[in-house]
Amino acid sequence: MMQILPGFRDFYPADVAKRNYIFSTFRRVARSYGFLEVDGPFLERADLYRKKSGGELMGQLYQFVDKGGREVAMRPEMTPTIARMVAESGNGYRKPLKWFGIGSFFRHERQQKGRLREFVQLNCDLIGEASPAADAELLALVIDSLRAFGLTSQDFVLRLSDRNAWVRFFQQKAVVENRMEELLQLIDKIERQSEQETAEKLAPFDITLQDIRDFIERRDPASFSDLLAELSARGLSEYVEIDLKIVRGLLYYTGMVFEVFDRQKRFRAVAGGGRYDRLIATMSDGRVDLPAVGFGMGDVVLGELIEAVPAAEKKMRDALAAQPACEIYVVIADETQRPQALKIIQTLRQERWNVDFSLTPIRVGKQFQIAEQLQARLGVIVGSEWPQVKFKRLATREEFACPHDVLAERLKTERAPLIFDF
RNA sequence: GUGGCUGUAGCUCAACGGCAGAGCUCCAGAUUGUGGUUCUGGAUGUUGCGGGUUCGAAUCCCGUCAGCCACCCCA
Repeated sequence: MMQILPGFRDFYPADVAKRNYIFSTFRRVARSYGFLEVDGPFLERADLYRKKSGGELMGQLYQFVDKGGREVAMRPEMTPTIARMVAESGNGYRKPLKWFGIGSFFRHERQQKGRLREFVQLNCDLIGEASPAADAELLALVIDSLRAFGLTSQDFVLRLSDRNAWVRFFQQKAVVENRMEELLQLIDKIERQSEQETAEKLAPFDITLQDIRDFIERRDPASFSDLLAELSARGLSEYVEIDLKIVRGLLYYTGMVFEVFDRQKRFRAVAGGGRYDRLIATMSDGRVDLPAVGFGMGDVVLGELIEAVPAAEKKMRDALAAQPACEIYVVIADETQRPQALKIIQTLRQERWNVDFSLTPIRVGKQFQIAEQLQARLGVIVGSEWPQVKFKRLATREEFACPHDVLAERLKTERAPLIFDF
């Protein structure tokens, strides 16, 4: 049997329903923050990622030479595309830009739970505003996106950090500019590497492990006061913790950085992002110079987290149940009336009901059984009493009759309230 | 890319050297216009794939592919 490529997924109906739930929730929240949806190509010139994304990501690039001899790559993340788009046409838009996108990304790495080779990401970028107010707006969007799934501060935490705090710290320690990135990567690994190894690597800089630990412990309040005040005013303080151990691997980050984790640390990072004030200038060779801050949130870990939190799982189930594949099942009780039934089905579909029926003659009891299985809310019975038809609330078994030509009008009052806005 | 664990029906699993099974799901029926329960019957497998050991392999061994876990890194 031909099998799917490792790290790629098929989406059966239930999987697509869940994915759509996640997408539509993303869209709803991003729009509520005034963000506009954008998208870019799946394939980019490989140079786009060589230029700034940095080391580890390069090894994970799906890249090949196209028929025109160009080195191309499947996009591993959204930010370089956004930066390229802004570098190209950003001058024509009022600042700040608030853009978001939802799309697939590709990384060729060994797959595990929460990490696949194709994944879907919500990406939000706020471009053209350097103040902490912009950082706060973006972090609030991250937090509210997760809250929209029914997740609370019991379930997740945003670990906030700032590369500039480290840069200032290392400058005090007389570290030269071109060794800075090396030290930042060392901080990034501090939890995973042995103390001895870290200490040895710090020694040449005349910095001790204790110096680093003290600085992490101090949490450098000055770096975060404006941002935290903004979040506090929004009532979101409980979702944020300062954690200077977060540095992130990508080379283009310049200031504030963060990652979101589940509180119990059962999963990988749910979301991550930060400030990239120089990337757009680099992309445009200095023509467009805009500060920017953005984040990505993947569907894989988020999905796992939702299913691990009962309240969030229930919220998703309820939302999906509010969107039945079939709202009205038309029961054809008398086969000679099938043409009339088809006419009614057509009318109801025009009225934007989800309508299903049996394509072949089957007995009435079976038709009701199928209506049940499809979780239809209403049955419409077309039979020998034509031009009268009947409709039935399947949950309560209440049955009503009316002339066929007023059915569509009559059913308007039978619509379920919209619980979830897709 | 390196190491460890695991691959049995669509799904969850049992059988662990001697006839490949159960639950759920799916399909059909229980006398021709009204249901979720119940009952009856049915379908589905080269036991991931290839080789080896053995009278005999789902079971033991080797390889391979895939999944999970760790490293690496992140969504």
